[in-house]
Amino acid sequence: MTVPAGITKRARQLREEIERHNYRYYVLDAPLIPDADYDRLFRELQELEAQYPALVSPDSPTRRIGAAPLSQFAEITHRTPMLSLNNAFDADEVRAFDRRVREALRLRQAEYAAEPKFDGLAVSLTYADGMLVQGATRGDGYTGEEVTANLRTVRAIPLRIAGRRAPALLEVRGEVLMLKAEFEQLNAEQRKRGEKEFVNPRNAAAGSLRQLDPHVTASRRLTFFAYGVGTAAGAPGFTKHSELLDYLERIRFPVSREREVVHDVEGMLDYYHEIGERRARLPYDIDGVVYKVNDLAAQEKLGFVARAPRFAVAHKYPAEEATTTVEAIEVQVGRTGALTPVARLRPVFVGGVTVTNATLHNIDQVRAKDVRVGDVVVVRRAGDVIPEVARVVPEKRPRGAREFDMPAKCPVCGSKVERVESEAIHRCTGGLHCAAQRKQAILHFASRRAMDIEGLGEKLVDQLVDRHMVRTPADLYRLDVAALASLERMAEKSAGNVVAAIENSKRRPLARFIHALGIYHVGEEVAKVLSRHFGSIHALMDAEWEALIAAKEQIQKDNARRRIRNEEPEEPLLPGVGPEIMRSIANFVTQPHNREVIEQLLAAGIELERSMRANSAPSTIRGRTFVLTGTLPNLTRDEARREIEARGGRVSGGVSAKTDYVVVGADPGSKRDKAVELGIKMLDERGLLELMKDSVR
DNA sequence: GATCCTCGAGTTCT
DNA sequence: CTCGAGGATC
Repeated sequence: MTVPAGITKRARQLREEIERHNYRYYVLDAPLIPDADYDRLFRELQELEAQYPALVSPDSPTRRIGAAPLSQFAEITHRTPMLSLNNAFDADEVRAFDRRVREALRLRQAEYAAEPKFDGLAVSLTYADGMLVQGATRGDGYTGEEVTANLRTVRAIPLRIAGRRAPALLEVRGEVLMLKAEFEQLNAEQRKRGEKEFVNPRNAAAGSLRQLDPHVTASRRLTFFAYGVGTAAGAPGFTKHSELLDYLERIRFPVSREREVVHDVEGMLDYYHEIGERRARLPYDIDGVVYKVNDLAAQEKLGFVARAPRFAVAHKYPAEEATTTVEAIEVQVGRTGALTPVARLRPVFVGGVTVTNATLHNIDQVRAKDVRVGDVVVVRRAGDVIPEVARVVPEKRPRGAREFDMPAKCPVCGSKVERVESEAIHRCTGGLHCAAQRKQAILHFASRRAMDIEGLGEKLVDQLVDRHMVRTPADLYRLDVAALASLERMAEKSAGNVVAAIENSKRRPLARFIHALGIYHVGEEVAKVLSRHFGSIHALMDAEWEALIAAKEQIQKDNARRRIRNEEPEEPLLPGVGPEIMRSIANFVTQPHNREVIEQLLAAGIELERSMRANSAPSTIRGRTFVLTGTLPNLTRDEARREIEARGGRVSGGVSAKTDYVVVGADPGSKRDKAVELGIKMLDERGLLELMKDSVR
């Protein structure tokens, strides 16, 4: 059916008008027309589109809702990682940050863009030729969940970028949150319906965004504030962060009106106090303020350390505190037998959640804070997450309250408890005879970052171990549906899911398997190093550890000598793995019991893949060998090495025919000449960063 | 031997 | 998130 020209025109008018009102209402908070009039416009457009389906376009406001529910979210890799910020908790730390920035930039004064730190969920919105094509959660910073349909329902988020010349690609970064007033209203409704209330706006926003059915998200009235840009192409260039924010505002993204540009530390601290005073009256929750070096070229120069930019810091407001009483101090047993004292508290609402437990870490901490059963204590959430006992209120101590002591015997298995002289931690000596340690070992084996067996949780493992159905990880692979279905809270269906998940876990990268074994001191990183070096589980099991320790020591000595002579050091053997860790591995692999479990696992059909990352995108770095020479402008040699290795590349000491790239910095050594001689590709730092951009970590 | 950094282990609540 | 320990470096 052809659409009459007049109708097409009217539909376009309606869309523009509706989006204009959305903008007035959701972004500027200054509506022009009553809600009833808005509804009338919206209904008219809906009717036109129903009558002439050819009119429907993805940027129509009626399309904000309407996508069908999903069964699960897809995983998205961010083009530019969404990193976290370092925190400052007091003025001194802010001063230290400013000093580091000025020293690195050689400036007497640095300018900062200051803005509130929203307490919501970080998301990334991708616009292609001006159209919103994808929205994703931050996730772990490198990969997040695709929640496009849900983000489309957020009225403050433009479906299309305003203005004539939209960039070819623009990733807008910002925070999705729920206004305090909306939160109160939502909870009132939940209460009326007899449904569970949300504890705070952040959780309500998170819960709403992770709805598989976008209709639910649409009913929750979320809002959004933009604070930055990830990858961009064809966007105007800016020299300052504040200009970038002004641009985002101009193309109709909501940007915090509280933002300011300050010119020194005193300006930062004034801003912090000013926002702090107004915090309670702001329509949304914040947990601090953020300062970013305003000059974008300076930002680039400062670069990154590990997972956080060096050019920005979050200045946090003190955590909310509350008082409660310690009802008991109990002792938990971890995977390695570590005994951890935990304070059981009279439930208290603090920092947006009800807290009933708080770890006391170890006996030294208990003594330092002098926490006793019956004490009145001040509790807060460290970094607004993990509950901790801040201090005791000594005046309120009941008479006769006794000092806490670690038990002499393990509360789970009754074995002797030991504390290695000079170490802070008490340990149960029961090893795998201790049910607690066995349970934790199995949970660790199945955990997401190890063998990733979904559905094998604490409750299930408790039952499996208590009923002697599972003693070692190898026993998991002998479970069948009938056996599992005999357990509590386990019907045929979920039993089937667990069996399938166990079956699914049979193919895993070698590094994950090594990590899953739970060798003391061997976590994810060390497991990767071992996997890369040995390449097979049997090579690891049969290694000559004392010889390796000696060889490593020799290389280190040689390298120390080479450094003094300004020569290139040799590639270190098993970097990050020293004698302690090697002895721990040797100890593990020589125990007949452990060898037997590994053989049983292999016999059960576990296949170990050598690659670090299964199904990862092809990479320009993976499998290539790099040599670094000279000083790079931003990355230290170590950082460059780590970044390359994180992407599956290798960094070696000397140039040879096997070298793929030589990364050349300032004042390069003889290695550049060698590279020229052998005709090996050379890169500067920028070139290396380009390669990394196209390469999955 | 001191010092900085990274990794591992343990922890909370939804 | 925090603490403690091991590793790397000077």
